[in-house]
Amino acid sequence: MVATKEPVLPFTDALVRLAHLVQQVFAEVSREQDLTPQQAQLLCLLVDGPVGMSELVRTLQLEKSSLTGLVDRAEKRGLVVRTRDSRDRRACRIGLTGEGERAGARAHEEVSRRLEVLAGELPDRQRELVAVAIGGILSGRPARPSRGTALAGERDPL
Amino acid sequence: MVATKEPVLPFTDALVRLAHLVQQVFAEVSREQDLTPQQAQLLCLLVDGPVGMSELVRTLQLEKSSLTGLVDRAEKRGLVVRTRDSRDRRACRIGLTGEGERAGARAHEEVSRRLEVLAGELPDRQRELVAVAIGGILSGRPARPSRGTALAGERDPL
DNA sequence: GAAAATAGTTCGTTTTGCGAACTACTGTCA
DNA sequence: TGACAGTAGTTCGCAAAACGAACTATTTTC
Repeated sequence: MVATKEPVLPFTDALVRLAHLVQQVFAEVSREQDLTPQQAQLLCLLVDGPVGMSELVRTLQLEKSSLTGLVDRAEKRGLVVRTRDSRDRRACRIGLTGEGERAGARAHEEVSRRLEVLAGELPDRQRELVAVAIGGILSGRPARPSRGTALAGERDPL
Repeated sequence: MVATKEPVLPFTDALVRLAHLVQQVFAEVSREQDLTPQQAQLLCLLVDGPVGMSELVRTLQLEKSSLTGLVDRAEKRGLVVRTRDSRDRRACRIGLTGEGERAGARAHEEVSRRLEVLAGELPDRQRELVAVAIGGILSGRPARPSRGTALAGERDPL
């Protein structure tokens, strides 16, 4: 057993590189489907139903003026609709049109497909572990898979 | 929105979300340090010495005209210098100025720091797992973690 | 009911990114 | 050698993206 303390690619650098790669895949797919990456991202965020501008601002981390522009252009292209919120007449909800829905789904699918290809032969077990680890990072708290679930029985694969 | 039983995010979605998160960290840090994310990225790519435009185009996946613009602005800000290549008088190499080097290092450090924080208490073993898996994805070949950090030669030979 | 807060928009600016057309070199082969 | 094809970058015009400050319209709060 060699010491596994091999600093292959530092963890954080790996994350950065991965982000870069994913972004490129996203850009490539969007381009092919005649969407901008930002539009594709927006569409993907709306699949579960209409969302208010403020919430979008939070999840996209954009200035509200930037979002206005993004939504404007998406609306002009018929991908998205603004509906006035009935309870709060200042607010509005952004929802997908039929076309927007299709375009979003298509983009999401293709991105997933390509990432699958890139992940290649990464074994299922490792995929799951990675997904869980990422889940932990995303949720802002440590992944606790060891509390029984997925990671149990993981026999030192490294 | 209680953190109950999280239905593990599909692998590819996890990647996308992670990428998004990293990108936001990158944007945040760049902003604070008075750089654009693209400039920061550029600086980070130059830490190991000057690089030609063509190679940058390849790694950044930008059109050459876009890169020209990016380098122009970075040069105008004194972060970067163009030096004419002596062997090929068409080509030039982009190198960091002192300021560029400092700015790049600072940005890289801070991004890493924050990602570390986000990764929080993710156990070392999982970090390594993620790093190895990512390494595999990046290198376009299957990760062979059982081969013990065979990932060493992940650097693109080109 | 006036003042403060919130939800979005508008406006002007910079940055980013594209593609087509261009300049200037380098390499090829006849 | 010398035409000419290819390569390395730049220029130009354009659209999208992102910002911040100032604005409108509507709650909320006191």
